[in-house]
Amino acid sequence: MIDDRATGPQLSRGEFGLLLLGLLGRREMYGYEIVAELRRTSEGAIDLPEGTVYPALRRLERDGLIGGNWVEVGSGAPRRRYYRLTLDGERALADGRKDWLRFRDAADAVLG
Amino acid sequence: MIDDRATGPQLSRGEFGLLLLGLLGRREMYGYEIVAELRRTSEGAIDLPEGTVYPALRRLERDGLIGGNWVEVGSGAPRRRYYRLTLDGERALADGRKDWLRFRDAADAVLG
DNA sequence: TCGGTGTACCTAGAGTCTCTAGGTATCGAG
DNA sequence: CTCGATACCTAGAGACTCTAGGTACACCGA
Repeated sequence: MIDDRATGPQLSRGEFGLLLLGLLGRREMYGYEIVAELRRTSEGAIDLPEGTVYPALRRLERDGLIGGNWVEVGSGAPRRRYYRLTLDGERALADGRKDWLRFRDAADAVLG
Repeated sequence: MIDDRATGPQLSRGEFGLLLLGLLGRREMYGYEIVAELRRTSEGAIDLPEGTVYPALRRLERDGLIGGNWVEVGSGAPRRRYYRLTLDGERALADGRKDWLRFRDAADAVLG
């Protein structure tokens, strides 16, 4: 009766948000670090600009999936806003992971 | 110097368009058929509504990646618009496939 | 004959997201 | 003193997805 699509519409709408959840599921991180980390570990395959990442983090926080707190690093360095998953965020990550696997396999079947 | 991202911005922006190219790379198809085919073969993992597919096909045609032609089926059945890849479309599919693989692996590394 | 279902196309508009292109501020190196 | 790095931010344009309809015809069952 009701549709079973957990990601709301489809994947790919909040796909980048899911990626951020995935990173934060590993450890606390701050925005600038996330940008650099994605660029580095994906060798450019995922190159989200700051203008994408910061708003996405704010949306995730607004939606209660992550929580952030300011950390002073001292000695004139800019303060950082570290984010971590909330309980809702962990659930969303688990669901999103399942959706990603399903979507990935279906897309692979088409693009294989 | 220049960025090497073939899919314009990132993947996922035109990700569904790429999926359509992938399908049409196999054989000629018409919109209604594509909707049903995706739903069926992906077992619901990709469930693009008509309101997504038809405009996407028109964009791809507008951009010269696919070409469509009307086919009368006869006996009162609605006519169908069959689409096939253009040469530009085949190139875009080949590029998009590479991007997809890179993106997929990077996302798997994060979500794995 | 009337309503429902299936085929097959279409669109307007709302909502959401991504990206560009800036901006702020501080520090250290050259 | 200018440049690059660190870190954050935003406005606005543009693009896309989805909802929720609509058109038109044929067929089938009650």
